[in-house]
Amino acid sequence: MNTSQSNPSTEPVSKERLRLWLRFLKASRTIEAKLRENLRVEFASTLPRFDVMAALCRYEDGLKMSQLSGVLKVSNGNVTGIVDRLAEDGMIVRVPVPGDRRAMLVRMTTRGREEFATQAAAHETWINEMLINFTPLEANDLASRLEQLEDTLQEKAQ
Amino acid sequence: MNTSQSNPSTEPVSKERLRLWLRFLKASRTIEAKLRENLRVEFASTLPRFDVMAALCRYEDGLKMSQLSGVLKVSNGNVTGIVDRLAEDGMIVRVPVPGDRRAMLVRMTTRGREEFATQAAAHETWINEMLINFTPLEANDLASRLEQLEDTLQEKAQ
DNA sequence: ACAGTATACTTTAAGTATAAAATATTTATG
DNA sequence: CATAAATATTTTATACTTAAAGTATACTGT
Repeated sequence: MNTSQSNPSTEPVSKERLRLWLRFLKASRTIEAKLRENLRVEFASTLPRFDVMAALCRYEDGLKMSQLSGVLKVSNGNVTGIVDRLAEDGMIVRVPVPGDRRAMLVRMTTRGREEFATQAAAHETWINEMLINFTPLEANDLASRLEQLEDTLQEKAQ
Repeated sequence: MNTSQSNPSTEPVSKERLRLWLRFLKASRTIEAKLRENLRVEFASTLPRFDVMAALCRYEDGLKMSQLSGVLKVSNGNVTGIVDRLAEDGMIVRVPVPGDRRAMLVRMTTRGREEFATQAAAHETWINEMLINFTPLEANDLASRLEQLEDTLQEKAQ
């Protein structure tokens, strides 16, 4: 029974968590759609490409393909095509790993780094505008709460 | 300058909103990935199929293709394939609209309704387990905050 | 040394996503 | 009434996504 003060309805508590998830998903999709649109229009690029460049910029020495898919938490085969196209565009390079002919190291080019710096600045501006109604304090609180959620989700996973 | 009490750092406020977005996105993707996995394993289905069935169950009289893509906020052409496959599986039917030979009404079948009821119950359970650390009160508060965010995002888009 | 296994990556098949073009039909306008 | 414009949907091209299969290379125990 739901007789607690915070939930005086006869509805099961799961309904309120479901409502939270539906709002969460909707907000997430709205923001993501806007980011995709902006990347497409402003930079003729995509969110997956942006994510790959962001990851490679964090690891100056480059990442192996399997490390890259691990960092991005996407499937192995998926990364191949995205890296192919980024390499075609001169944003990144594939470098053979000395001593292991199976592996390839993927690294940003100078041109790729410059391009990503531009896109990342624009990206931050877009986010700032979309989340302008969150005060810095509120943003920090919610970010911490979500980090905590992420931790409990990861616990359950393994 | 950032001299306010809630943001004593020298970082621009946009960095805190960016951090919020990154946490938000990560949590959203983690939950979505788990839902997709569960739908795949338990029901040999997918999130887009689930979304279409959920929308059609809310509109008992059915929806036209363009209304369906409007409700789901996905592109027009996208819905065609998903509806094709759901129709093949006997979950939904396409019914011609009398008086407009361009349009088709898409409706759940009885079998589809039964199947969706099963899946929706499981879906609610999965969400409840993943968000178990949110009290009903906290869930409601956050859901309302996200609804407000959604409103401001829609305003800007108009 | 070599058979078996593990690792790194790519390819493939099926589904999902968008934008844009194509098709069919209806409505509006001169 | 004829034609233009609007509407409803599908088709096409391109990209992303996963799981699973395939290929090449490296490692391990005997």
